[in-house]
Amino acid sequence: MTEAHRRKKQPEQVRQQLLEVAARLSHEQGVAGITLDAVSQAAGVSKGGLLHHFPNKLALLDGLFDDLVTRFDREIEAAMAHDPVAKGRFTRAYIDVCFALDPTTDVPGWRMLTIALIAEPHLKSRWRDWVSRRSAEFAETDASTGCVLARFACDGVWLADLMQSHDLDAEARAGLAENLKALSAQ
Amino acid sequence: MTEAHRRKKQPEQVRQQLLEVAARLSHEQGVAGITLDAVSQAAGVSKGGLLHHFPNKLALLDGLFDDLVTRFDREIEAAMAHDPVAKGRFTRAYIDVCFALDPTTDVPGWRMLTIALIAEPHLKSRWRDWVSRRSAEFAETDASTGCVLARFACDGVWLADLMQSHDLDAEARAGLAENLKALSAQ
DNA sequence: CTTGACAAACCGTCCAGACGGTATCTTTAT
DNA sequence: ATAAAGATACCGTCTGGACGGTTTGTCAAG
Repeated sequence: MTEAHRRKKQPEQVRQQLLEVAARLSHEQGVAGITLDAVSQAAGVSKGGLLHHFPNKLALLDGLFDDLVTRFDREIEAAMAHDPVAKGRFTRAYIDVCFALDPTTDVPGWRMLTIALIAEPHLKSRWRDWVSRRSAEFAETDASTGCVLARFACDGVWLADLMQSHDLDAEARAGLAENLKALSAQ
Repeated sequence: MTEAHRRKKQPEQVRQQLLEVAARLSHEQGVAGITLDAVSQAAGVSKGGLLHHFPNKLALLDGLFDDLVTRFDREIEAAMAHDPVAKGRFTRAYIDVCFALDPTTDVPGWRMLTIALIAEPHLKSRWRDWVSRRSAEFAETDASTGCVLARFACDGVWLADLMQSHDLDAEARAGLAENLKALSAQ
């Protein structure tokens, strides 16, 4: 045994570090890069250490999910605070946050999670919960066809970013966002 | 050695069978179900036989991709043939084909491929090619913001189907499709 | 002195691909 | 027409490595 674990104990910090590294790894190495070995090693922790914080891999993904969704929620909240008009407010915030994602830096962090979202029934249902909670919460203001449509289009753009299938320059993106916001008002 | 390989040789048939089985397996067992062992066994072929037709796993995915995209193209072509109006014709066909997918039967076949599309750089670039070829081809008739928007919304709905995140009944889907088609005309 | 926070070695499984073989099909030379 | 000579289409086994998870041990803090 080395002396490595004589270092100061800082569980919360290590936990956070593990999540960050997991996100970064999925960014750099693709989905396959996110293995228990790789994550723990890159985080400067042993595999046992990782498994102490997250009892299995799914728990790690769950943590990642929580992290990103919480951040997403906070950004939406912040965007909504600036919007005086009630009708379509949530949708406009959704648009803003989605389009504010920098395709080269922010999106990769979501890539792995998206795949897990499609593949893992457990995460799938958690996302489903998020969607239904949100759409129930804003049923009064954001249930119009225009709003629903605008949000679907956002998802489409997001998918395009993930797949890098369309190259939209900044102007094109801004134009799209404007049009979507117009849709959210009708 | 058994007598198994004394059967009549029918390379094209076996190849097709392998692709079908691969699609079916990814449907039934999820993404993890699509292993060389599982596919070959379910197709009644040895692993060696599978690897004869597809030298590696990526090649198998490639074949699957070709298959599905070809089918997709054909359906779009067919839908376009019924549409007398040039402006937005491709987009309307795209809408029709996307919304015609039965979420419970057709979509699962795409699930695995979508994941591969996000994860595998090679397939990602192939899809990128498809998109850019198509959008160049129909730049005259389908480059308006409305059309682009409508197609992005289709992608969003498709993603929602994959994740089963929204439950849209038939009417809601039909309504969305109508609205999108209206967008494609402006 | 007990519990939480790690380390390090280890295990069982799964899986992609390699390999060496055999049977059937096709072409070519006679 | 036919037989030799490949070429193609498979079969079945083996292996090396990756990976998720377990176990056992060691400190440090409260």
